[in-house]
Order: sequence, then C-alpha cells, then structure tokens
Amino acid sequence: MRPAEELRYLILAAQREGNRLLGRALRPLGVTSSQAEVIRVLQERAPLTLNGLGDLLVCESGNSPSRLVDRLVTLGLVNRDVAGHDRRHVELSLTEEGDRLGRRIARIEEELYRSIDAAAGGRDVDEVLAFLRAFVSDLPAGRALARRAGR
Amino acid sequence: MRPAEELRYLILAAQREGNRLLGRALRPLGVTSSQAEVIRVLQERAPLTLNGLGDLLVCESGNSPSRLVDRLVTLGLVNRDVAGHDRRHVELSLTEEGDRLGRRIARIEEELYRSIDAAAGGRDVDEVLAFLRAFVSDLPAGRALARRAGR
DNA sequence: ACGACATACATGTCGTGTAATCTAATGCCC
DNA sequence: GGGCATTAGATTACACGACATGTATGTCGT
Repeated sequence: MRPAEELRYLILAAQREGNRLLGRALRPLGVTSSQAEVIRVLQERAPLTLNGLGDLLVCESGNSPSRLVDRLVTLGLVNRDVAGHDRRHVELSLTEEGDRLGRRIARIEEELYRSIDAAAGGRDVDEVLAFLRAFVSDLPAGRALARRAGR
Repeated sequence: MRPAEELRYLILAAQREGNRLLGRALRPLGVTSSQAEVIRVLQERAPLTLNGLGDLLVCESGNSPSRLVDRLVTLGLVNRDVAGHDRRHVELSLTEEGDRLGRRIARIEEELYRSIDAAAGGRDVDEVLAFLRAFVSDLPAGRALARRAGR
C-alpha cells in the first residue's frame, strides 16, 4: 500500500475512532461531539451569528449550521435572538445551563487531550501538526481552525 | 491552543476536506466514497461475507455494512448470494459492471494520491504515518487498515 | 421609488455513522 | 435430540454531513 493511500485511511480511521471515543464520553451529558464543539465555541466567542459560528466550526462546512443549533436551542442550551439592526441576523449565546454544560465538556476534552498526549508518547507532534496544516490550510475547515487557533 | 487540541481538529478537518474532494471526483461515477471503498475491497478480495467485508472497511465500523452493500446491489454493482453450506452467510462479489467501475475508481484514487504526494511536498511522510498508526493500532478501524495493508 | 442583486438563514433529500434490538441458523452441551 | 448460547446478519431510530433549493430581509443603482 502506497504511503498516500495509507495516510488517507489512517486519517479516516483516526477521525472515526477519536470521534467515537469522544462521543461515548459525552453521552452522559446528552450532547454529541458536534454539539459540544458549538457550545465550546460559543463559550469563548459569544455572541455570534449563525454564519459567524459556521466560520469557526470544523465539524460543519459550507452552509449554515442552523439545524445543529436548533437542537441546542431545543435542549435549552443556546439562546437564539433576532438582531435588532438587521433582522436577517441571528445572535447566538449560551444559556446559563449551556455555560455550565460547557464547563463539563471542557473537562472531558481535557481528558481526551491527556490521552492523546499519552498515545503520542515521545514522538514529535510538531512535525505532524505542520504536515496536516499544510493539507488543510487553504480549505474551509482548515481556515476555520486557523481562525480558532490563532486568529 | 494546545497541540493535542489542534491535532484533534486537524485530523477532523483533513478527513472532512479529503472526503469532500474525493466525493466530488466520484460523483460523476454515481458512487460515494464509502461505496467506492467497498467496491475496491471487493475487487481485490472477493468473495467476502458481510462481516468479512466489514473487517476490512475503515469507513464503516462495528456492525455489518448491510445498508451500504444494499445500495450497491440496487445499483447493479455487487452480487449478494446466500452461501449454500451456511445460510447465515452472504457471499459478496462484484458484477461485471461493478468491476468496470472499480477500475475507474482506481484511476480517481490514483489522482488523489498524486495530489496528496504533491501537497506533502518534501516532508517526511513516514513520521506522520508512524504517529497515526500508533493512535489507531488497537482500535477497530486501525485493525481493518492493518489487515488491508499488510495482511 | 423601483427592481435587480446579495445576504443570512431555513428546509428538503440522500447517504451515511452509531448503537440498540431483532431474527434465524448453527454449534454445543448434556 | 432438546434446550441454549453464539453467531451472522437485518432492522430500526436518531443525528449528522453534503448539497441543492427556498425565503425573508437588506442594499444598491438608477
């Protein structure tokens, strides 16, 4: 199997299994990993419009994440208010409950990152980061991440 | 953003964008990337049972990929025969049309791999491969890939 | 003031991704 | 050879994810 092919499938496998692990850890909180990403982004950057949120999400590309947000509104975790000055805009923010949940999510993410660090062992993470950044740097999800990371 | 967090999102971003690219390239053939993976695996290893196929797929975890295969049967690309000696087993193989399509898929994958190689530039791929292998080696998708790669 | 266009979001459809539950065939134990 | 767990697989439910399309609302040129 040529390296490019193995890389392709390794990335797929890592994403799937990582998402599965995170999903299981989040299950007791009643949110999925995508929902958790929304909550954590809002926790750091609220208020945001739907498009503004979409520009920061890695988990959802292209069009606006309205349905993803809908479920969070239904769960009572997110407020969705129509902006006064431009009624096309929707202002998103966390409810108090959403904020509390965000903190619990942060702890679960912390555990995940610790096990990633452990699995990395002594390997050179920077090399891998640089490699992957080069792949996604001029694609939507990569730019979303760049905005999240460093601005 | 700590390295583990960036790594997590980079893997997510790379998978999403890569899958999107491949999906667009495959669209004219009328199959999705998951369906393409099934066809390519069958092309190299048929006949397989549903579980046997599932053990080789990275794109579909855990349970049997019956839905995935169903669509390929509907499309006339895959034969699904009940085995005579054990009627719980289903034997999967490609139809002639499926085999032809598999060859076209192989060419599209070849293009993908070339652009991966190009994007990699002169970087050290082996390092990245080793890193990712360590993450998935004892998880289902990682084992599926190991079976595909080296047997 | 009017109409063309752009923006921000909503909705519909299809194909997965994950997990839980169901059915049928087989092997095994006594 | 009659129970009984195991196995292969099917079915189902719910939530995304990608894409296309629809619908308000705002903006701009004239």
